Amino acid sequence: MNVIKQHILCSLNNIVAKYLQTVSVASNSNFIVQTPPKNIDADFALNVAMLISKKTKKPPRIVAQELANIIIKEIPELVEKVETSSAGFINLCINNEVLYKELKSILEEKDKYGSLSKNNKKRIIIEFVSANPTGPLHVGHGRGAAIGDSLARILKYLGYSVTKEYYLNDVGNQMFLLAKSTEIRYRQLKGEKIDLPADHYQGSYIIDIAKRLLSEGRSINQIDFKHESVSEILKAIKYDLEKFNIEFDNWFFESTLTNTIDKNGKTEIAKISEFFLKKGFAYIKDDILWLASTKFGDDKDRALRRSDGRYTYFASDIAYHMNKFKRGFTKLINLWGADHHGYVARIKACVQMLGFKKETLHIILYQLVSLLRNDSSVSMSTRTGEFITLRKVIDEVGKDVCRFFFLLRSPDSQLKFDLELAKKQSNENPIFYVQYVNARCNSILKKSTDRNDIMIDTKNIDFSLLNTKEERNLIKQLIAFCDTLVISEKTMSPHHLTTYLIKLADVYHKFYEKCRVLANDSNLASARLKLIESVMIIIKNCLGLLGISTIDTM
RNA sequence: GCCCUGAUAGCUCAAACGGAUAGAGCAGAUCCGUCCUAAGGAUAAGGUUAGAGGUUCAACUCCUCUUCAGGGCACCA
Repeated sequence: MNVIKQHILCSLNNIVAKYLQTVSVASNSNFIVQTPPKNIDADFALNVAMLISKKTKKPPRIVAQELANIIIKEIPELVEKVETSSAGFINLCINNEVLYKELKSILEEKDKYGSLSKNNKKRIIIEFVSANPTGPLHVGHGRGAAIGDSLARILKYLGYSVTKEYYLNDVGNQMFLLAKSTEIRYRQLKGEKIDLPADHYQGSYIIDIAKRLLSEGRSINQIDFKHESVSEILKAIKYDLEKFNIEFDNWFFESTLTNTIDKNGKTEIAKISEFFLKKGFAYIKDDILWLASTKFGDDKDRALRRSDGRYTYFASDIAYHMNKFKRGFTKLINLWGADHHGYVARIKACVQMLGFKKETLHIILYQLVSLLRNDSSVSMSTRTGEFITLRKVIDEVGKDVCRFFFLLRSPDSQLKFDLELAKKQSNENPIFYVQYVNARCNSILKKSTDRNDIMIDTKNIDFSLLNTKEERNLIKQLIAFCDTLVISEKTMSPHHLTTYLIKLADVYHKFYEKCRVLANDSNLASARLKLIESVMIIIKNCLGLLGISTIDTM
């Protein structure tokens, strides 16, 4: 949260507590500091009077007025003017000096502004993408990738220790199918007359792998089709993610759970199953080991071990989550596509069975992406292998535009991604509206070097010259960056930052129109250049958290 | 049938914790060019927040029901 708001909240808490004592009422209320609507000429608004009026047995208007009188007396260094509305809102005008002081902080702290020092209390692991290594990443994965990566950046910026992890399902039936698919393609290339069954992987990338294997001239029984296919596909996935500016701290292979055994010859999965059985969270029926997940809110009980003795994927997923806890993480964040929502209840049930609070696991579901080209939808069918890969989209519209589009909307809403719109380098494309700010700033900065009367040292700058409405709004918007970070964390969504940037651009362009930066007056020009500098700092920080680079010229 | 998400301006979408007259962008209208990038700005116009109830001083926000849309309901992963 920005320091000014924090300061107000803190002072107000004291003032309200004292006030309630004078009217002999104990306890406190959770009031908020918010931005008043446009038509009201104030910087911050308080709803506290409405909340405590019942306790004080006075109408909100009166309470507001009484509090307002105290505020102006108690914190004049912060608040310049207080007004109350008939409904009971208290509207505060902030002393300009406070704003200038904050502006100086931006200039001093630069890429640290708004960040918090490292706090090791919460160790977060954020798991995202985790697409099966059976084919290339598609646009849907791209959305999860962008959201997960940005969120990780934001949380890191806010001082948390964050680990980004990709969970790889490299065992099971799908791996068998993948290996088989490559093998069949290989045999086909060799001239054998066999068909690829419909439930096998149909994508052309399989043929490419088979072609490579063939060109290497090894005989068929020398080839480990599974290993060859997975490693090749994995290489492609890593390449795509790198292109998308995403780097994982850790790649976790499911096989480490199924293959690692202790001295008694037991896997982690088996041990957890036994633990559940002992605890009464699991039971055997018809030779199947069932998890009684209904005990913790799931719709039905789930199979952990099949009648043939093999464990299910779900069982290893439980072991995987346990493994995260064992590694010392205290907060687990998972990003899942909305098609996995049915999974939420059962995995949360497991977390509780393992002895952790269900809140320690936070699952973010993001809705699906539909790709458009000129308003008509681009078909995406995974079965036939004809889907739009993430790489194609990145190549077509660029990494930055792609990330911005994915981060423009809340994960809850379905995303319509229009390829043609994203490609347009015009005002129709919101990212350029934002990038244009930086370009304009940059251009002014360059031009300013022609002048020798500009003061560089912040100490010599007279910030009080920044006193127009436009300049004040711009400074306020810059400071609001801190609030946006807090909201993004609270709601676990980076899209607030894109919205913030668009608003910042709006305020900036208005300022640009009204205030000539390189004014004749040296003092004014120097002060405004400092303002420009801080705009560039904030934009860079903000875009950085979204994983997007700034553009200096358009 | 059950479960999860949505439904906000013509279109794409915002609006953390319930707060004042629900905001942007695009499209459409009218205007702004000696001067830091017009990929900009200004002025209007555009809304019964899907519908109906309820809780509250206050509801896009919380609760109930209905309608519509997307998705999910395996001894798959």
